[in-house]
Amino acid sequence: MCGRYVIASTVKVIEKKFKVKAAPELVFEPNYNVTVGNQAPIITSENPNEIQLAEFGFTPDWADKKKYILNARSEGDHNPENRSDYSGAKGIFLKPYFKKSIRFKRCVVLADAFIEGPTKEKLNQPYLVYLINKKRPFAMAGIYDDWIDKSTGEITRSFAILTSPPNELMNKIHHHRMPVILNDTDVDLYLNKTTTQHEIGDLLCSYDYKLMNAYRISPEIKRPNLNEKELINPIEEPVQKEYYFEKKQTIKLVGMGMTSSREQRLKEEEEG
DNA sequence: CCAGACGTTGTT
DNA sequence: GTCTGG
DNA sequence: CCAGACGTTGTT
DNA sequence: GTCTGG
Repeated sequence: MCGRYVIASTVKVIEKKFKVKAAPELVFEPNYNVTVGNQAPIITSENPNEIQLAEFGFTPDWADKKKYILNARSEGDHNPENRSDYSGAKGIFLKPYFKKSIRFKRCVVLADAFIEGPTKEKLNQPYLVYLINKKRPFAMAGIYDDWIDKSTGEITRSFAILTSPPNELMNKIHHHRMPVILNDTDVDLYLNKTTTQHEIGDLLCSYDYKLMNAYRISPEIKRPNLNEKELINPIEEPVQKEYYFEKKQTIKLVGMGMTSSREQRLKEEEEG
């Protein structure tokens, strides 16, 4: 599951990257350990030009109490084996829990990285998973809804992150789901109310592993009350060789190495 | 009909 | 709110 | 968030 | 009382 992630980019950086404006009086601190119940920035299909805060952990509007659902399978009940080559219909449109939101209340969840552990060890052996070439923040496909607490009248806007089958990188860290990551043009399509169900379905697939990498971090991340920068310091080398994409789409293989030296090497590549 | 479930990841 | 199972 | 577990030795 | 999982 994708129940932890990082969003530490400033409001300014998000505004520039996604060509949006923060909602009035929006304030949030860098969070290197976003967990269920936290407020985090999203952009909604209702208001695709605005950064808003919402609570991580989805509750549909009809629920009698909060549900805190973190993820929604894009294939729904299809592909129960989590096969990476699944290419059929996206069953999320059929699920009572999600059908209204996937049609009318889509959002993108802004992240700099996400955190995932092996199926067995889970967060006892966590990895930070990120996009290479400093591509951050990026957008994860999500759904949201507004839930009213009948006893207090309080309204909570909450969201869940859509998941897809694993790519080669996820297999390497022994996890069999991953969040749906959208590139910039797909974000616009995903948040556009006029995009058809079929077109939305086509966007919900696993991101190219060659554009990603991951490294081990400390299991300190398990503590939901900690969220400082040091939590995502690498404790091992990245798990795969990096394919560094230049602007002209030529691929260069960049060798393994600890983060500092790897970034140094990337810098050298960029400089010629 | 109508009470009860509706979800995830990973299995009790 | 909408679907399922008994 | 909040319900449920929180342990051992020895394994299903 | 505190941690974990969903």
